[in-house]
Amino acid sequence: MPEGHIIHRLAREIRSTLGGAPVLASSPQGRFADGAAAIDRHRLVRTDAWGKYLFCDFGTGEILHVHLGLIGKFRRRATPPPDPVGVVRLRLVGQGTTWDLSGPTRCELITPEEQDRIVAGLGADPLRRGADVATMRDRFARSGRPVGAVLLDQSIVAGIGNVYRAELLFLCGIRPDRAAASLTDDEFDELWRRTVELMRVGTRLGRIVTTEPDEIGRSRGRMGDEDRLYVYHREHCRRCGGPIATAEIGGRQIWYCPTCQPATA
DNA sequence: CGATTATGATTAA
DNA sequence: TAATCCTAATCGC
Repeated sequence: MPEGHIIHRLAREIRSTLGGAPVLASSPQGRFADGAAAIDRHRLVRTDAWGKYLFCDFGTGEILHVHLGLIGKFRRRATPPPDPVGVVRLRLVGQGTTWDLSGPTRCELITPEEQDRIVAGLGADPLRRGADVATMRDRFARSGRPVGAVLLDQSIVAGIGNVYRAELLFLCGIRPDRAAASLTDDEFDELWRRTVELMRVGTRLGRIVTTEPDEIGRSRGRMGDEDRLYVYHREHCRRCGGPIATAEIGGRQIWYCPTCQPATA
């Protein structure tokens, strides 16, 4: 289940594993049969990730646009691939690697102009160089909404999802219901800095890890699933052990620590 | 075996 | 806000 780090990771992995030779494309499920046929036997020219949106250019004039949504997955297989497991919307068979796409909220061929329109509607992407942080700061300052809602608004900052927003606000000691406009410059700067830092870590690891190994008392070994996060979907705070509170903000459930995230700035 | 849930977003109301 | 879409794992009966 994907936030921006997974999409950026996929863009790189798909490019490095499929780039070069012609790709065999099919739609085992059948729902993307025409699109797959249009891609079939073409070479992958480039991939690009903007927030949670993935674009793959097969040099056909149209761009493959994939949005995984809440439940979509790209599963990596060896080539030749085994029979599809479950419902596979799109299968891309490369020389040594096959990618199976299931459950996307979007899988379509679009024009370059349509891609431009999607990208133009997205806010600063912490995983892209040259992200427009000044505009993002300005949108925060002008917003009348809680910071927890603004962090999920992809037109303001692109790529953060429900886990990162909860963990980032925890790390910054900010309650999710604070008005975005009430953040000081220093608070905003720290929020952005941590966002870039953590999402880069997530891209490298392929999963979201926000805790410091030192803090949880293990300096070696693979981190257990329960140790990766401070507050998200937890009952007790990973840092202080106190009870975690929940609220609905920005249309989604959020978890926060009333102790580590004080009510006032 | 049905209900529930999940790191998301769009459309309708 | 609520309904809707997409899939698979997990949970309760």
